[in-house]
Amino acid sequence: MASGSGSGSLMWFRKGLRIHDNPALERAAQSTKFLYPVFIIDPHYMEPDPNAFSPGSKRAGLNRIRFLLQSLADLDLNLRKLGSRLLVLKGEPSQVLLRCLKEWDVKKLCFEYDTEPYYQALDIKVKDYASIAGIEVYSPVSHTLFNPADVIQKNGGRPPLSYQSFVKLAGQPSWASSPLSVTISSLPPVGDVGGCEISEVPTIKELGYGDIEQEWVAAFEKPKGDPSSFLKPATTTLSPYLKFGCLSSRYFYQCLQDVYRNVKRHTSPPVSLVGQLLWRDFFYTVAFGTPNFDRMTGNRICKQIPWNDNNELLVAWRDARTGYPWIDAVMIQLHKWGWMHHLARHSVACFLTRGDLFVHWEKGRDVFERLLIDSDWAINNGNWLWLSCSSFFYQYNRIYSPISFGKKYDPNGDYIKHFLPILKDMPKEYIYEPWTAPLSVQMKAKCIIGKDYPKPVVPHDSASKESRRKMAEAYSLNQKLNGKVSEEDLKKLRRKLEEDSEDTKQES
DNA sequence: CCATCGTTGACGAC
DNA sequence: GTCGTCAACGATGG
Repeated sequence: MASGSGSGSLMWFRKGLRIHDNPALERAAQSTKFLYPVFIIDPHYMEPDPNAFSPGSKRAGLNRIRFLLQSLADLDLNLRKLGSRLLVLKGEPSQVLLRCLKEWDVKKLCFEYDTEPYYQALDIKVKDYASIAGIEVYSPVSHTLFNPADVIQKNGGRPPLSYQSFVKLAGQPSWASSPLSVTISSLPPVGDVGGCEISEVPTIKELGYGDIEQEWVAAFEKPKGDPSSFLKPATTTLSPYLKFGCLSSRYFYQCLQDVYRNVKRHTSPPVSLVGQLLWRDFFYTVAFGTPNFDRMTGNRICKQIPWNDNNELLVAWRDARTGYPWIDAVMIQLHKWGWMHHLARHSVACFLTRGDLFVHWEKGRDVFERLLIDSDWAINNGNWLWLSCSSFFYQYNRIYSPISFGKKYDPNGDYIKHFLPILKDMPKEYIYEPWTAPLSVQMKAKCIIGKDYPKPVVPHDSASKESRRKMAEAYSLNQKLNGKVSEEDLKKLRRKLEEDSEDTKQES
């Protein structure tokens, strides 16, 4: 097929899985005979990996894969209502897309701009090919309220590093005064697909998750009884829809503004719902403007801290065997639901890193990235930087207690009993610290600590004290070296910290 | 240089 | 429930 002279458009869906407020789709549908709406399934992301620590693919847990498939099915349905459909293809995305562009009659390629490094690299390849082939490319920013590049430019080339300065800099969204285009009445027909293999949106079974899926359906439990606020989500739970762009953050923003206009008393940023959208944009902006944002090394906004590499502690945390019921219950909710309350996430992230275990935040980030339905590259990394006091937030003396924090919200421990049924008969005075229960109580509750449920992996009092000390040392080293801490400097500090702790042991 | 402030810590005194 | 204390950080803005 002659390139560049074609009469069709290709709409490439990645995030932005929606038909409302979708400028790329709108442009793709304009003055064209044919429209090819494409989604490419990357096997690395979707196909079963038997070696992974939880059911799912190499990169994503089953809960998120399921959510993505449901979103795709919904998108397909909406496209069909408009006289089109979703063309699902499988393979390495850039290869598959280039093949489509070569084989099909395409003169215009449209896709939503994406600030993540993965897509930045992918999109360069695709744009390079398109420019050689004479294919017009339209790639608008529509995933966030603001264009991160604009905000960075306004700040002289560096992203703002505090929420407040971000908000001041960002101002009002450029589209705030005019209504967004949220309806499409019809779409052009799909053109000839030639030899490219097209499939329907697969079911989770078709991807090879048949057995697990049966288990999931059989085990599905709707929250019931007298749930604490952690069981019955006290938040909107819209995060996964925003992550995949099933819901436009801009449209959501406009809807919220409408509500605020009609309601006298309402909350305000940063704690209001609009505030949450602004936080999302803040993290997208910093992430886009910070090289190596997802690593400690080579990340200019990240404190260099001598985290340990203790796999046993990491696995105990990951697999909900820390011996702290509150921490373990949250981690079980993560495995089962792929979602936890925001503050529950804080609590377990602090525990793994600067609070108790002193394990590298990148390790915890990996676990969340895999298991959360709503895991979003910029926001997940931003929050791990935050909670580990590596960036944005630096008050490392403020440590969440694995005992008191949950108790404050749920004194009876209903949340723990729900996710850790082994503790369901433990009296409430011991439910957050079952190792302190007298043996007779443990026997009566049919839960012997150390046998039926683990003892604490570390004692919180001394472990958190030790962590504070390490953080103070690391901070002072960062200050002394003006942030330029080398691998070697960290090694030395690790040695020093070990020696110091040996001394303390000998003294006591 | 300095003052202010930061979405969400724990604990104890009142 | 609201305060101060703990110990004291860094980004920002003057």
